[in-house]
Amino acid sequence: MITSDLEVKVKFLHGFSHRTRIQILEAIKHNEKTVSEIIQTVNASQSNISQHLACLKGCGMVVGRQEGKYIYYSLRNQKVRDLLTMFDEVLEEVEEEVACCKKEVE
Amino acid sequence: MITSDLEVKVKFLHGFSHRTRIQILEAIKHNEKTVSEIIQTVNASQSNISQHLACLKGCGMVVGRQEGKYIYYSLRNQKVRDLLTMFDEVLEEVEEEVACCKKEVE
DNA sequence: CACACATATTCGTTATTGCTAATATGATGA
DNA sequence: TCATCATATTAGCAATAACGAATATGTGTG
Repeated sequence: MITSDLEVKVKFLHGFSHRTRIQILEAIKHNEKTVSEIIQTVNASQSNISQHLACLKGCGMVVGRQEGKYIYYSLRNQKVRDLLTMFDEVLEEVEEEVACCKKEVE
Repeated sequence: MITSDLEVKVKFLHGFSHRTRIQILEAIKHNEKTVSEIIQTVNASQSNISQHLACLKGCGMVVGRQEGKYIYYSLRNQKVRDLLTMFDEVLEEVEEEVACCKKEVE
């Protein structure tokens, strides 16, 4: 039961491993956005956002649909949305200790 | 409500961004283990595992408790465990598309 | 205290990832 | 078809992260 291959998991989770990608996911958490809108929201270069979107798409986290000259991106499904919500919940409880890697001193 | 700071989230999620760290989390998902046991399970060098454990600790994902000359590591709390379970659930649904970043060709 | 064992830390090197700039593709509409 | 706008891709350089080897710290025991 539920024993997904490690490699797949690694690839999937890679989607969460960059500030900009997390911002993109947050940006489209509740409603789809065009690339242009994402660029504005996240405030990064077109090329940069496009590359991160490619990554997120490859990770299976987001999907894009074309409509006219725009491409709308959104989370792949409700589970991914739940996952994002869960992060927030866990963080509520952990926030303090999160100093991450190197130097958790003060 | 539930609006954890982006920086904190980035740091926390960084914990999931490496194969070895994911393996460690899986290894201690259901019961605590000593560093030595983790080293054997994951099959990496002592130094390497120790560094990743420091990272995971800094990310707020795991905690360690000393008992005699051993240190037992375990997931910080039930929420983190739920998160890991959720990953598996999401992966069940996404598995196929997950080719991640660069080249989702075959 | 000296020794053995468990774990942590540091340092220098290598590998991976991200970024920018330039260019390419693809769709729309005059 | 040509011009324009939206997005994707490539290439080369810059920034980060990971690793192994060596060393340090800490704990129990004779």
